[in-house]
Amino acid sequence: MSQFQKVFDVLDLFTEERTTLSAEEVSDLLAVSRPTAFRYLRWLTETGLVSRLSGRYAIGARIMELDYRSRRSDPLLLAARDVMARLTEETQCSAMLSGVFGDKVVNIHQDEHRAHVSASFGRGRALPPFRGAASKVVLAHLGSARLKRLFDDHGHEPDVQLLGQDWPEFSKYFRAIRQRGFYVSKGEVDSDVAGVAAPILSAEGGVAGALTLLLQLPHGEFLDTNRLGNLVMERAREISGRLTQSPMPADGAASVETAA
Amino acid sequence: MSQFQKVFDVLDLFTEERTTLSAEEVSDLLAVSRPTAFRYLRWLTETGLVSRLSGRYAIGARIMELDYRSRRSDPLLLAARDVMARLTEETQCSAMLSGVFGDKVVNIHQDEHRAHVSASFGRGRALPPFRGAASKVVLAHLGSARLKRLFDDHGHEPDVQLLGQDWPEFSKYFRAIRQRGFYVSKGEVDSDVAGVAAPILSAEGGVAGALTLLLQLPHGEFLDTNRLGNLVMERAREISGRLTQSPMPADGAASVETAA
DNA sequence: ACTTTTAGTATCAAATTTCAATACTTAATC
DNA sequence: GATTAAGTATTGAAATTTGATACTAAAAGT
Repeated sequence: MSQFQKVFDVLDLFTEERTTLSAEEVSDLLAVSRPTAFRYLRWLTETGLVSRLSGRYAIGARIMELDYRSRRSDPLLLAARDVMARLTEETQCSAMLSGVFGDKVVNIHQDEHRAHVSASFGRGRALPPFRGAASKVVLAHLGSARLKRLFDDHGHEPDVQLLGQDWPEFSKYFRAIRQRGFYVSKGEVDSDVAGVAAPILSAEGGVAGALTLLLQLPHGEFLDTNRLGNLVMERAREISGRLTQSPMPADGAASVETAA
Repeated sequence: MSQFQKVFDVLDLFTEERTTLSAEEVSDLLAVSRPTAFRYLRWLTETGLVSRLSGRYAIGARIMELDYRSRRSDPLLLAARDVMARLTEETQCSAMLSGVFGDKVVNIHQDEHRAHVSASFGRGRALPPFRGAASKVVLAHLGSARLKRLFDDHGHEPDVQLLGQDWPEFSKYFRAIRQRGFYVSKGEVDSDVAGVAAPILSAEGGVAGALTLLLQLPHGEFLDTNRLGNLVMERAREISGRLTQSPMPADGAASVETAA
């Protein structure tokens, strides 16, 4: 494992329950010597990734800055933003944009109509891989080789068992979604939220992400999901189009790949 | 310089003008050999900090995830959020929360009233150090030792010359702001935006950040900035109070420190 | 005033990584 | 089938990191 990875691992020690750390905790949790823990924290502090609050360390401002930059340059986000604003206007609902990074589906942007639908979404949130409209629509368009590999790796998990006991059943489940072109979930991620999602495709034909309309339940129960589904599909296609004829040179968005 | 720093430097090569990079470009820009460029990119890809798009590399999803976590755990943000929502409600204006990290003032959160005031703000944006209400209010409360050091380092810059030709004048400028307790800027950062800012103080007496009310010009011209100033000061004090009696154990927010 | 803790740094030789040069795979493009 | 582009494997030499120990400086008890 590279030095870099080791140092970076410190950042994963910060959780919602433990928002600050002492050098001793780092030393214990990573099983390194005390001087090394201080060294790692010093390096991280020098790059701004963590900040020091008199003996305790917290996530620093550098992350925010990098996120700011990525927000202003992400091709998918740039292609989608206007379309999403229009969609929330048309439907009076919130919309969510997700991206595919390796096998992960991550929330990229949320356009909220008035009040928040739910706090549990939001940019940067990794969605549960086998639950919710966005994830399912992405999986349905992954291509069977990658889908098979996912099934082999996660087939035993309860979430996956719900969709299909074996590979043929599992595969059939997603083929149906792909053929319909959109998917409607109810309470799969948050119990009081329904989602209507359609895939965003890249130039090469792979899935770049998903566009999801979020409906507050029980109000959402009474909406015509078929019409909404077609609308979301239409808007997602529009985004795909913009993404393909990317205005920036050498920035064509191909299928995105990240290490497992 | 540590290995870690060197690898992390790759991320700074991504700019708004150059949102993707090839391994060759990295190799050239950092003056390292080709294999090293690939190694660095591989390490960054493994941690998810960059993602690969068929031969070109872009900022990855990991940043978003880390930002998500920091958003849910930042003591300053947690203390301020509700107060800010109330403030935008009261004033029908947008509010901005900034944090101090070392000598940098960075935007942490923005609570928008209806339409956006301006796209140029936003979480993660580093504010110009000597311009705008937030920065000035922070500088005014830094303590004269740190302020002196800043003047020594940046005294020759045009932005600084505007505030005072020499140290006594410069110092006096900020003393006046500190005594008034808030500051009103007009078009200092964005030509069509005015700001009314007050400091947020930490338990130890240092500045933790600033609360700023953003007014769209020319409409903002006609508002009573004195009344607004007192209101913002009041709300900022409220946030300072919450921050001090931090609900989490071992998470007292002291003056934040980062390397230069 | 005097210990004791806590946070952090300095030194150093041993162990581990990284480095660049070169050669080698692929896979796509011509 | 040749050529280019993206990326990996192999090397020993060079640089960095590591942990043990010792040290400083400041705060907190007593």
